Amino acid sequence: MKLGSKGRYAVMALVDLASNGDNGPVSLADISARQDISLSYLEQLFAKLRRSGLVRSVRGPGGGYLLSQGASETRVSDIILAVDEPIQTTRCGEMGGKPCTGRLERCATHDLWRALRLHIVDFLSGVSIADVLDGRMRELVAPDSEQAA
Amino acid sequence: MKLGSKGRYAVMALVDLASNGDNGPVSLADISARQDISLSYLEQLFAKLRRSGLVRSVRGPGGGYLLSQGASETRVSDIILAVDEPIQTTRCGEMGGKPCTGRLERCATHDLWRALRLHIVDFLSGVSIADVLDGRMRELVAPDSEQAA
DNA sequence: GAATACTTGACTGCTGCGCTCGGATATCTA
DNA sequence: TAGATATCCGAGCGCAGCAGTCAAGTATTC
Repeated sequence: MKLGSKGRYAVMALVDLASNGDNGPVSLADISARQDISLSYLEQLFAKLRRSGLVRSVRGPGGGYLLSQGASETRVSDIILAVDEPIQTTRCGEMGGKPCTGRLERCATHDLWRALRLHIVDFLSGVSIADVLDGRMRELVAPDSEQAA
Repeated sequence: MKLGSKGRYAVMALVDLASNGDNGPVSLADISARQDISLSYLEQLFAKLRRSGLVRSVRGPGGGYLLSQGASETRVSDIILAVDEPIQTTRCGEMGGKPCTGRLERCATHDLWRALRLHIVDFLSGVSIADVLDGRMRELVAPDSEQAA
């Protein structure tokens, strides 16, 4: 998990794609103009999204991208996992060799991060592009809740 | 929210502090040795933790740091918010001037991130240093769940 | 007054992010 | 067949933050 703005852009782009792709493919140039994201940057993102099977591409004039599945079947978690590369946050157990440096407490905190990551992925798995598009997230957010953080 | 390794180190350090601070202050040198974290780096982290009121300091020989409150009252969310500076993830509404660039969908995704952040903070608010120390996170994690992500 | 340990500030190498540029390939239209 | 449109692909750049270091300073205890 990374939760950088890379994932945010990708979600914005796919929401745009879902809302404008009813008849035929949508070009990245259109998305770039509407969402104010650099075209070249979008190309990078969609390359990853395509390799992950989230979108299909149509080349040539009148071409562009299409959602592989419906907006209701496209989960936000898949988008973020496709774009923001994993980057193992714990380096516990495998990787690096030393299996958690002896200290028990250390592994205890690792469980915390594992639990947190599960929690986040679980939440994002329950949200589809359609949910975002139809404004169904608004309900989950209190009228004018916290500013910072 | 940032969820970088800075916050992980801070939590590890405070868990160490809680488990070794029953009688008197704990020096950063001790924590550094036990947790294998650079002393100078710990100094930076504890400066922030102290300013946030999470720990108290005792100077001079035999000095060190103490938890301001009990291990059960010290929440993980407070630690992370103290160490990983906010960095507004949406830049919607305030900040930057333009109040969300017109597009409705854009604000719709902002609601998503707001909801996610609330979700994360809510989860971390429910976890105390004592919970981590007593291994209560283990229960929340499936035996051998996901690897990547 | 010496040792201990917190306190502060500046500095460094590195990595990833956001973004650009240049070009190659496929496809549709005239 | 030519050219326009669009996806593809790889290299590269400036910047900011992270992880960590170094070098001082100050307070406190013995």
